[in-house]
Order: sequence, then structure tokens, then C-alpha cells
Amino acid sequence: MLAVVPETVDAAAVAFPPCDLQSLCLAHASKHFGAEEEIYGEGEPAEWVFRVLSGSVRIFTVLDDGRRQIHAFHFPGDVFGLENGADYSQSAEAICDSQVEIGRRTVLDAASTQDCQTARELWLLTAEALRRAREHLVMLGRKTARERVAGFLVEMQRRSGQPNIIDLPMSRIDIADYLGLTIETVSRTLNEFQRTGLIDLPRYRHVRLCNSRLLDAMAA
Amino acid sequence: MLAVVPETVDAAAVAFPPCDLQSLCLAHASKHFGAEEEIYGEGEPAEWVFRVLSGSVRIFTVLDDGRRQIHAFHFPGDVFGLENGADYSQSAEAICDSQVEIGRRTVLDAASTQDCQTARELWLLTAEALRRAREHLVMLGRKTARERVAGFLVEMQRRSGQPNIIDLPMSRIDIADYLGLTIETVSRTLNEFQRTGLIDLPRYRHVRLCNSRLLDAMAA
DNA sequence: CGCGTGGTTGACACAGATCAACCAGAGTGG
DNA sequence: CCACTCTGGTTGATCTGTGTCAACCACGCG
Repeated sequence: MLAVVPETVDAAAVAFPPCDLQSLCLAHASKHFGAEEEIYGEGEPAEWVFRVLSGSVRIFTVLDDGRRQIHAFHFPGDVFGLENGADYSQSAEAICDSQVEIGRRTVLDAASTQDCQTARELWLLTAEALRRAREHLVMLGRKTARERVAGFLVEMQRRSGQPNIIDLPMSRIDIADYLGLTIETVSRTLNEFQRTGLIDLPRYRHVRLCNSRLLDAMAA
Repeated sequence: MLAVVPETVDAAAVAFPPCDLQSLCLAHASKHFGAEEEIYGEGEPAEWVFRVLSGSVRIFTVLDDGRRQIHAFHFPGDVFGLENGADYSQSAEAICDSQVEIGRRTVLDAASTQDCQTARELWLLTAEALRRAREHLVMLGRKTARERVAGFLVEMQRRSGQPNIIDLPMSRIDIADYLGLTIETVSRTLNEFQRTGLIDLPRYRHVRLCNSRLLDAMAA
């Protein structure tokens, strides 16, 4: 049976600490997804709700001609796949090997009609997602490539616990599709930041922030 | 006292029918706002929740240097100003003369901790706002100016009851700031659509859709 | 009548896209 | 241990969609 109890996520297994701080209990079933594996597709019946235990997940929309927009990256502790309609309105894939907790939506729905606390928890999660979507919206609608990349780095840094070094699980393509840019622009901008001493790119998918204060200011 | 009862909005006073179909009862207080008048500002304590009775409202964010991104337009029946944090995370202004229903957030909060139905209602509203924000996100991240303008017209047409003629309450600047474009690009694109026979611009802030099927396809 | 505001149009500039070549590291197989 | 290839990332040259700047137009109002 579902209950709302405080729950801690195994800190040892967690590369990025939970950012949707919440106590919602889904279930005790969990499943593994390999890199690039689909978790659900847009239009499929939304029967399940998920929480990342380890690894990372991307939520995205693909247009008919293949253009893709990534809506969000999810890290350990984050809940995703929460829908109010019958079907998923986006797709989800594991970015790298990931362990994902799975709960039945019907059970959660039932719980939320009986327990106001659960209902409020669901609302809180969705409201937080909305707040982030709106920040993202300003980024895509009104910011330059430099501001977007700086904003992305600051966001990732904030969500990774580490103070300065970021260990990115995603490729340049994912970053580009999240920021509404091309991989070339992302690459050029990151290397420009390195040349100007803002960051260091020590190795594959690692970024060290040398001046996160300035970077933060650049994100506008 | 707040209660959750089915409620109908006065159809005669409604230019655009409600799009957030919901039965949430706020209060029976209502207030008038003149054109361009602020309803609340980003960062102010979020003490009130609103519903448009007549007129139209824009929700937006302004960056330090004045760049503005409009997140949403709200028409009669729409609820706005619902926050989970302490403060409003965007600003709201009346676009034209508008009558707005006002409810205390504390009362709604209290109701939602006692009544699951109210709590679910709040969740539904927020989930619908999220769904729209994500559609908007794809538009800003991955679509061309033509696709954005076509999408905007289709969206406005869908939300206005009228089959073909749209009576826009907002200026070119508002449209541009909603679509992440400049007023010049919006103006050029609309006039290009007129030249190619897609639409007709009979008079100030009125658009007639001549080929909404094609327009729909163009929105991608 | 003059002025102010919102919208249109044109000329030109530029940020970022596109196209293409190249490079580095990880497998893989001989 | 060395070719070979594959994938993800970088870099350069060029193109183009949209922004910028500026002039102009049309309508409403004092």
C-alpha cells in the first residue's frame, strides 16, 4: 500500500543529490535501463510514475522532421512521468545506465483522492516542474548562446553536489537539444569559455568551473 | 467559505470561453484592472489567486536589461497566480480593461489540506499549465518564425470560440515577446501570410484565417 | 492641425546554423 | 602490438534567418 513517509535515497548510489525534495513513496519495484534505452514514449498510456535512483534520464519531444527539444534532465531523487491526461505527453529515455523506481499511477491516483497530503505532494512536484519550465522558456525565448551555456553549467553545478567540478552524463547533442542550439555552437561556446579562463575542460564530459561567480552573472 | 462546486462563467461577458475547464471556486470578490495595469509583480508575496472574468491578462518575466518573455495569455475562465512558493515567480498585467475574480491563497491552501478534491483541482490546473509551457518550449527552442506565428494563430483561434475571425487583444510587441521574436519579424510574417492568401488582416488587431488547415500544418 | 502610438517596410548586420573536414580515444580483430 | 573503424567532439568557411536601425504610414486624440 502506498503511504506518505519521509524517505531517504541511498546517498552512496547518488551522483547528483535529489533536487525535487519530496517524500512521495512510489513503490518498491525498480528497474534497470541501459544507455539510450526508452522508458516511455509520447502517446503511450501513462500507467506508471517513476523516480530516478541512479543514473540520469532525459524528457523530450520530437517533431515530425526529427527536430528534438529536451524538456528536462532528471537525476537521482527526481520524480518524472507524472501526467494528468491519459497518455504521456513526452518521451523519456535513460541517458546512461540507470536504476529507476516505478509506481502504478492508478495507485497514486487513488491515494491522492483519499489523502490530501499525497495530493499536495503531487501538486508540489508539478508546480516545481512548471517553475523550471518557465525559467527554461525565458532561456530559449530571450537569451543568447553564451547566456544559455553559462546558465546550463550553473544549473548543472547547482544540482550536482560537488562545488566546482561537474561530471556531465549527457552528450553535446543532448546539451544542444536542451538549449535550443546546435552541437557546433555548444562546442564553440564551451571552448571559448575555456580560452577566456571561465572553465576548464579536463577530460571527456567533465567541466571545472574556474569562475562560477562570473559564469552566474553571464547567465543573465 | 470556499467550496468546490460546479460553476459556470457568465457566457455573455466572455469573449474567449474558458480553456482551463475547472470548477474551483475562488471567492466572490472581483476587481477591475485598466489596460497595461499591473496585477502583481515578480517577487511580491503570493497572497492571492485570480481568475479572469472578462478581458485578458499576460504573465511574463523581465530580465535586468529589459528583455521580456511572455509565458502565457489568460482569457475569461482561466485561473492564474497559483504559486507553491512564498512569492510570485512572474509578473501579471491586464492587457486591456479586465475584470478579475480574486481569492485568498491562505483560504485555498487550507481548503486543499482538508478536501482532496480541491487539492486535485489545483494539481490539474498546474499540470495543464505545465503541458502548455512544454509546448511553448518546443516552439521557442526548435521552430522557425513562420512556424511560431502559424502556431500562435492556430492557438488563438482554438481558444476564441469563433470559427475563423480572431479578435486579438494584444499588440505586436506582446505577440513578439510571447513567440521569442521581434515586432518586425511578427509583422513581416503576418503580412507574408496575407500575401500568400493564408490569412486576411481586415483591420486593427483582427485576423481572418482563410486556410486554417494549411496554417495548422505550417505550425509543425 | 500637429502629435503620439502602433504597425509596416526597407537596408543592412550579425549570431548562430549549415556543411565539411578533421581529430582523439575506445573498441575490435588480426 | 598494431591497423582499422566508429563515435563523439572540435574547428573552419560560408550561408541565412532573424535582429537592428531607420524611415515612414495611418489612425485617433487633444
